[in-house]
Amino acid sequence: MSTTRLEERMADKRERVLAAALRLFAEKGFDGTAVPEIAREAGVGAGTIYRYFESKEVLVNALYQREKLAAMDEAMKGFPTDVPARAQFAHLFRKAIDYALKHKDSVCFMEHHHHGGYLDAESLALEARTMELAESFLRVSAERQVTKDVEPQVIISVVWGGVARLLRQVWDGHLELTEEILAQLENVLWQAVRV
Amino acid sequence: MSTTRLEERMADKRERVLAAALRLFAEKGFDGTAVPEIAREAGVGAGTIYRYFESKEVLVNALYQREKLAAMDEAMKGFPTDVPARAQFAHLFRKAIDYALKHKDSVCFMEHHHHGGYLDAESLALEARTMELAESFLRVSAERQVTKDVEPQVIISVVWGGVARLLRQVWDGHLELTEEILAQLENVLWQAVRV
DNA sequence: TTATGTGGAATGAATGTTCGTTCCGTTACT
DNA sequence: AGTAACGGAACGAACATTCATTCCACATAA
Repeated sequence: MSTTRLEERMADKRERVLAAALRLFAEKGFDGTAVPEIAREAGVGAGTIYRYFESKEVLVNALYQREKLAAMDEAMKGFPTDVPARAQFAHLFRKAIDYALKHKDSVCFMEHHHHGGYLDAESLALEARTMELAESFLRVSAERQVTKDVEPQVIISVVWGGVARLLRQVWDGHLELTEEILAQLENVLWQAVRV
Repeated sequence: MSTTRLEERMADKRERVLAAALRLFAEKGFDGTAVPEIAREAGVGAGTIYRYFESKEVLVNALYQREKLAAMDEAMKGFPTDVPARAQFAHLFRKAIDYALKHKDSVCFMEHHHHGGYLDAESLALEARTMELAESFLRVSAERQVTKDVEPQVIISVVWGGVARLLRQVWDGHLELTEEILAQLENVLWQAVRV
């Protein structure tokens, strides 16, 4: 075996710090969360965090990139190419909802922190790369006349903006998420997207 | 006259504090903004703020309610009742965009602070009242078969979520706002809303 | 097997800084 | 002159970060 017991223990500790930071940043934001609070939530000493991340800002960027990449991975996985466009849309929509419900803290964190002034160049570049990917996909769809021939950013804003806002209503306790509401949202968004 | 020169000066000072807080909260969030920083931006002493607001939390709630009420006022003003539904939608859409562009800080602030744990009961009640108003309007529209017969919250999430997200792309410098893009967004959203 | 030495991980009290808030001498108005 | 607003120094609390120390897994020796 290539990983010693010590290396495992350290990897686990690093993971606990990231998990604790994700939970707290999602709930209270970056500036609203104290480093010693993250340490307490992770069950480690305050100083230990600095063995793994040289500053709070490095920590939040590591977390942002990790969560963003995980979400992108999940979005790509198992995309059906040989079904009608409507079914592809349904697949992506349901996948996104499933992921958001299963990774609420991750989605809250990434939504909250979209505006933060503490993201470094690498995090911002990753963000840009995600957008470019979605844009080029939509450009192809528009050429095939399955989605409206408008700027991809318009479609992306409406679809993910609508999903994110509805989820926020749910998570704030202002709306109960039923299958009927999901079906309504999926249909409304498809009407927005289709030619 | 009922207002003395002193009262005018004080009202102006209060206003300067609110304006400075709005600019800074919009840019850096509540926890990311220090009270002495607000004082400097407003051109007043740090202590002076506490003559007008008993705490930072009281200040942010006063600001939130002021901006929310101003936006609601603007939304209601001059709504055309005797034109087709499509024209009513266009009116609301253009009004919202105009308002957002003219009051960027206000919109950023309210978007940022939707999740904050520092809003008091009154602020949250105002938020709820806004939603109820929009919901009842959409219920009537659905009955008249001009908008889709789905939960109003679904429509609201898609429309305002889409607008807010596109504006963020613009304000983050990732998109230039042209009349063409606005027309595309208006059309896409109308397709989502209409029966 | 047991005892012991050792390097690096882990710690949490200590540090300097910055925060929200208060206090008080000064200024400005009546 | 008297009253109230004002600015900004001052305060304790809380912050991000550091560092002297402790702890522990493992290697070596008996």
